[in-house]
Amino acid sequence: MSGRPKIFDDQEVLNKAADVFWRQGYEATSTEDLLEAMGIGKGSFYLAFKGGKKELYEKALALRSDQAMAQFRKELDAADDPVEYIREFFRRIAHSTRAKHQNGCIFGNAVAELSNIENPMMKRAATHLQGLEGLFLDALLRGKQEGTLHSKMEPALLARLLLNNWNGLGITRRIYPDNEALSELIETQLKILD
Amino acid sequence: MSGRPKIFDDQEVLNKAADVFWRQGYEATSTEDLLEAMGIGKGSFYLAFKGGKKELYEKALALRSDQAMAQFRKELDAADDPVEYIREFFRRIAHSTRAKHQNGCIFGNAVAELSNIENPMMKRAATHLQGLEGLFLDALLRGKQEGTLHSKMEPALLARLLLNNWNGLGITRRIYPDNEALSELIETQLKILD
DNA sequence: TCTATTTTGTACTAAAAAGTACAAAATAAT
DNA sequence: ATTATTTTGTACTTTTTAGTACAAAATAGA
Repeated sequence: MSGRPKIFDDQEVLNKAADVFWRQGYEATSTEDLLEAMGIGKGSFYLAFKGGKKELYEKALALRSDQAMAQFRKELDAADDPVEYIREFFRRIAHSTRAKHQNGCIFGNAVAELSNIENPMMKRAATHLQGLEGLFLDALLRGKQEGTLHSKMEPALLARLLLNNWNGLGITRRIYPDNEALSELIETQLKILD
Repeated sequence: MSGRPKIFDDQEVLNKAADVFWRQGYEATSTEDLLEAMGIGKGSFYLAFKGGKKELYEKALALRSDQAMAQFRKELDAADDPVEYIREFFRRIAHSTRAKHQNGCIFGNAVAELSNIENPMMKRAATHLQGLEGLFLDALLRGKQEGTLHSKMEPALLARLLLNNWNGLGITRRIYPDNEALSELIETQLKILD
């Protein structure tokens, strides 16, 4: 318990790596790119992440997933109307920068880019999206209970629909990185919640 | 006008290359992979495609786009009810093999994987999806004219929604490669056409 | 059959990327 | 101060991949 002190924080560099992966995807990103973005050298990198790029990607995805899930859960719990919170969640997309639109959804990108479902990296991304669907469902059930969700549709099916809309937006916003157009699209989609 | 005869047909090898790209994505595919799938050597390859992998990908996407657009257009023109044709188009997804589900949509994959919109490869994929949206719109307008589309919604907006559903399905079917589940999802989405 | 032309296959070169080895640096504890 | 421990930076090795060079092969036409 001593030794030369680390010049970086794991969580911090994981976040920086996640940004690069988000922008460029997994395969298009070289370890060189990552080292530069993280601001550390090979020695430190391979000592901290023996699995190299793969391990980094997996951990970066895991971190982002945890962060996103925790935030959603927290905001949902704090919301007066869970259904309205879902609406806000989607509306946020139409308040993004062009750069964010170009990046799409980091998990959707992972699912699209990685080829086989057995791949742990892909699995993590898929699991996150299923988790998001689960949060949608929680919100809908609470809405039903509290009377703010009036739709006759099966909540589980509704949640699946929302997930698909989300997945679609990750692609569509890249093709049409325009907040006006996206807003119109999103508002229309949200009518299934009425 | 003579010389040693080519042992391959451009269109054919482009189709074979497209399959590989579809399965593995652009970056994850090496020229080696492509040569093997196409069944030709480096000499022939670089003579026919001086731009290497990039040129191949662009041409493979272009070919698949032309094929898909032509088929859609042809079947749409032959359809009695254009709106019902759109339904069939989506329903086909739920009659796929697991392998196809895993591949998703080759154009959606391209949009998700490639990072910048200025990239000619990405542009081609984006243009295709916009073209698909255009075909949806044509079908909807004809349906409106002929009285089979009863929705009050703006056809252009409806077309955009359909595109987003399509884009979403390209991701969702990879996460849930299950025809039953997909069918339920798709049937529900199609209610916007009623 | 000879020539011009084009394609093919392979051997080679070049470049890029990943990963390892290891000495030096920086600390805590003795 | 000395030692044990851990991290750092760099130089080096290995592997992978892309791309080129070029002689041999296969044709059409003269």
